Amino acid sequence: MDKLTDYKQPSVTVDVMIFTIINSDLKVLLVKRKIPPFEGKWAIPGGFARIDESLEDAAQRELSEETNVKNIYLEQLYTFGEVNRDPRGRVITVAYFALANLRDMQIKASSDVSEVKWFSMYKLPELGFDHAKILAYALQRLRYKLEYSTVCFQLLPKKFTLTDLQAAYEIIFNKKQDKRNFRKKILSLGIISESGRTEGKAHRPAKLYSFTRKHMIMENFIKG
Amino acid sequence: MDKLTDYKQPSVTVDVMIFTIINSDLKVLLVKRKIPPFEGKWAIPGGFARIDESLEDAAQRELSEETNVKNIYLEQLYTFGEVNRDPRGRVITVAYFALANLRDMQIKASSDVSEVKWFSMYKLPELGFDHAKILAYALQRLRYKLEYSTVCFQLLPKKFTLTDLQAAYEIIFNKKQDKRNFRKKILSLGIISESGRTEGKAHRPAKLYSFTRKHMIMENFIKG
DNA sequence: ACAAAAGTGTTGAGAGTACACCCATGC
DNA sequence: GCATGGGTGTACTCTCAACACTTTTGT
Repeated sequence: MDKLTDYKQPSVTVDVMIFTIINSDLKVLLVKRKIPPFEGKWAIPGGFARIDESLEDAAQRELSEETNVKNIYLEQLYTFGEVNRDPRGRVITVAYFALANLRDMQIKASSDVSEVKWFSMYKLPELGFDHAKILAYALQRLRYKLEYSTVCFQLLPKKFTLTDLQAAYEIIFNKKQDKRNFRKKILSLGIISESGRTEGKAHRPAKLYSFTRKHMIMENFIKG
Repeated sequence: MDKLTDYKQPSVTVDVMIFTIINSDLKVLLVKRKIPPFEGKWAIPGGFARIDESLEDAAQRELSEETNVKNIYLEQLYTFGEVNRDPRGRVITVAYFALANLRDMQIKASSDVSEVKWFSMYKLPELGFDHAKILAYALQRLRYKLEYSTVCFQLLPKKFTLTDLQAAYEIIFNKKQDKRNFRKKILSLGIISESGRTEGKAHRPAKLYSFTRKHMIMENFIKG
């Protein structure tokens, strides 16, 4: 077990799920494959990990190749290591997920895919590989994280109204929240502060808020 | 990016941390390396993932090779993918952790290690690779899991007293608990039931409990 | 009878939940 | 002045934390 060449090695890919909210719906970015296997099927964007870059870097690279988004909140989800996941051979996939707000994103299709498109997490197309399972797991984890952390702000622009924030939670959990209780709780956390007002709508203008700096820096025990 | 041979591939190992409680202390099983790199240094047991077995199977195999323990609660912790983790070359490590009670375990040293030994998590030796970081992360995750799940029973024999259970929590969190509150909370969860009494001690005998069957089957969303 | 661990309830504080109306603006 | 979404408070319930003495056994 001590020489790197003693055994035939599995291949390693990274897949990156990018979530965002568009039109009051939780969306994930998928690509249409141009080459076998699963040619013409939709799949999670990803690619092989290179030998000279960390997994996190590989994930950031894949993300930026597909979307131009850089330095986004990126979390390792799980490593999928079943034997028959990929018809080409033994492939281990390290799955990452990212949260983004649409304003930052300019989507482009890379050379290996014919199309890039946002899909509702609640209306997914038929997917290649075991990607349906990976997405289901990611949704579970996303919900779980939102219960005990503040990652939600990644889905919103820098300044947002409390109604926007509540809508984001409702979309992800697919469940209505009480307006007064939601506001009471969020404000009591002390993680957002006022920064202006909306304008130009045919109703009372809303206060704008932004997350305070220290809460934008995600704790990441692993890094370094 | 679509041929498995397009890029030079990183190697993949699985490392398995086995935790248990011995003498009122949280212990982890480490091995002393017999060959470079880090010859003579202590490290987390592990080895290369074979091409014909899943990562979970590889972890179970490594675990059983070192300890004879089979079919234990095994959870994927994290995948460590930095570039310079291993002086031999590019190695990605998928870390797993397991909880065990000592009665099940017969430790043996495999051919690649000169010694196998339990270490207190609070008094670790100098470790090879980035294994100190991996252990620190595992401890954090172990504590975290115990707050919202019932994995703790894996550290105990089938029948145990509430005092035993409380002691396990106190050791892992390194913090005293209130006896009445602890019992109230555990019993209210409805996950354990009485099954006998202790005997032969010079004090009042304690009730024995065991976890109910459905709570011994860990939910594992990923499998399958 | 005494040493040693087992077992047992109450109270107060804080968090979560349910619930309905007035406010500010644009048109 | 009316339509639209923004904004606000109270009462009840439940959970969590603090806290000390009695019981049962072996020796």
